[in-house]
Amino acid sequence: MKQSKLLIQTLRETPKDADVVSQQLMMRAGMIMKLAAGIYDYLPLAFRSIRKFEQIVREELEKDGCQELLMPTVQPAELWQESGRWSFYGKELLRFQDRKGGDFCLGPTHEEVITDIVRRNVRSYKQLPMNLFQIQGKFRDEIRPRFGLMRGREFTMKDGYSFHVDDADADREYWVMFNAYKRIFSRLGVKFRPVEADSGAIGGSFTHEFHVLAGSGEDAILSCDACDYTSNIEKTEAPALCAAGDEKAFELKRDHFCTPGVVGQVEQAAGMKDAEHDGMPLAHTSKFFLYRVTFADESTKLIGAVLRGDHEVNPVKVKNFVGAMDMEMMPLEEAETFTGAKSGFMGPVGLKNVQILVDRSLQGAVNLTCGANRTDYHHFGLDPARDLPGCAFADIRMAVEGELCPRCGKGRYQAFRGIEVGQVFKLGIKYSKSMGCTYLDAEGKEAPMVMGCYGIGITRTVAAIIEQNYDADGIIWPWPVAPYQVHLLNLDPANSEVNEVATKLEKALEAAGFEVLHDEREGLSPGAKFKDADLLGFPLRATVGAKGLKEGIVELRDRRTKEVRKFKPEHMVAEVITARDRMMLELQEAGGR
RNA sequence: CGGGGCGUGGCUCAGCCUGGUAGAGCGCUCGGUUCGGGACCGAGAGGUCGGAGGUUCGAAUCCUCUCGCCCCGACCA
Repeated sequence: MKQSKLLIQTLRETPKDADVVSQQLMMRAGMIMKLAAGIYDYLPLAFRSIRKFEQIVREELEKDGCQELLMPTVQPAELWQESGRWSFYGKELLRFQDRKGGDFCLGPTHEEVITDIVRRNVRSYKQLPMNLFQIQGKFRDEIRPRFGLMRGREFTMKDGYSFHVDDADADREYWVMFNAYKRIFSRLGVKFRPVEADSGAIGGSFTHEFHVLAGSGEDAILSCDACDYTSNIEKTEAPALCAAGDEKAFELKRDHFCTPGVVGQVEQAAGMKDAEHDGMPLAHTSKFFLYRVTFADESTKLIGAVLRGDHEVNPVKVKNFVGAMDMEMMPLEEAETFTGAKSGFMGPVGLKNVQILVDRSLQGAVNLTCGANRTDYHHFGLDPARDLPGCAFADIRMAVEGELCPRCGKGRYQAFRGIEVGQVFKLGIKYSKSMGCTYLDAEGKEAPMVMGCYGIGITRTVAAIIEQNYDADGIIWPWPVAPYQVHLLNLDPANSEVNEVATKLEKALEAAGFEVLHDEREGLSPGAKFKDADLLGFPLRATVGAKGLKEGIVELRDRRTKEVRKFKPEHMVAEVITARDRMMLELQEAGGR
């Protein structure tokens, strides 16, 4: 491909509204352009990488018998009403009407459509299991799109759905997909981790997310340094700690401490003074949060969460513990009216119609402080088991880096940041039951199919690859997804000898099966071409110039190591093959870790 | 949704406070000189100053409304 004909405009300066590396580099390299908030044009270079990644996904899924199909982007409301998600799904679902007034939406995911397809086409257990996938544009009207392709509103996703006769078979397929995903991300040459994650409100199911590790990742991950336990911090088990040692419990002293006008847990603790105390240690204080949860049957309930003063609440754990579908903090004004105290002085003692959850690190703790539900005052001497009748103890706090892993009891948690690029999820019969997707078993009995679903963010993964592979000069593409593999720089296109050698090399490399971008643009200084080549970041740069040819040599440079080899033009193909083989070997050895 | 910021040529920005013929650099076109890490000279093309309304003899500039984009927040109960 001749670069003079390629649709590309590289930018020397970083566009103003690009705030992460992948977005900055992709915009500067002329790969993407923003069309609207969270909506991008994919120009030829970006599209080549996207297609290469899609192809890797296809190949690995087809090895496991998955079938590719394509579903519509526009979906009728009827299907979503059947599954119950038309009313449940929030504003992320972009809804609109056609000219006849019929309700439609842009698909953010395709459980409803695939379930409809299968229920209309599959009747017998003999046709199961079946695993179907598509690679397609999705639309989610995100509250706040940001980070370029990493959190766009429109994006390309591989979404797969499997259908089974029973739980055991769905579980089997779950691990088949788990391993397929490991193969897929390994082939990219990126560092990634499968991570245990929160499965949301669909009880009893389990799920793994696949994260590409990168400092700019939106998700926090904790990984044990001794065992395999790796999880999203939303879900990471926190070790149970004893708060207060074995001191003797005294009675609850109401309104004992007075800290008028002081807000903030740390400041309040420091201000708790009496004859024996000049400030309380944080671990002897407690904090309190009020939530309103909503259950599947739309009933609601108030939850009060009690934690040690130096711990953070994990709302996902609270929500899951009570089995709620949805949860929100009680608005401040409402909470102040409800407890009768200003923010900072609310507490669990004496509240009616609230289910109290106490973090298990406070199990056995005594003599704590807590908000008195009277502005400016705190009780002293709280013993949760004694003073909060009917309370439940549970793990509802955030685990922290450096804590002992409760799974193996040996290792400590290490923190990573990750970009979620894939998820495998066991759905169960949520959709098949509500939408009547059933089969007849060997006895002629009808039963709902058990489903799994499996997603990979295609465009997000391409961005994540860049987040992990760049330097001060530009992108460093791993071989398997590079838009082109060799950037052939013709430094003197006006010189007929140079031009002849360069054109010959382009043809020879292409004949050997390589993808070559030939920079034969006239009137550009060599420096400008080198800068562009570094920015675009193809794995190999071949250079042909008058200066080199005088000595009978051309050059090949490794983008990542910057190592340069010089040799006669006729050796170019062999050198590229050698370099390619070396890179692919290194990639395999990296093994994805 | 709340708070803050920004909309001026393809990109980065100046001009606005204090109203008076719309600017710079990069990029683009043409000519010439250069030619191994973003060269130089000369000549050009390209802008409803986000949009609407208002104030004024006169608005990129002041006022009102509106649209778009970006950032922070929506965990110390």
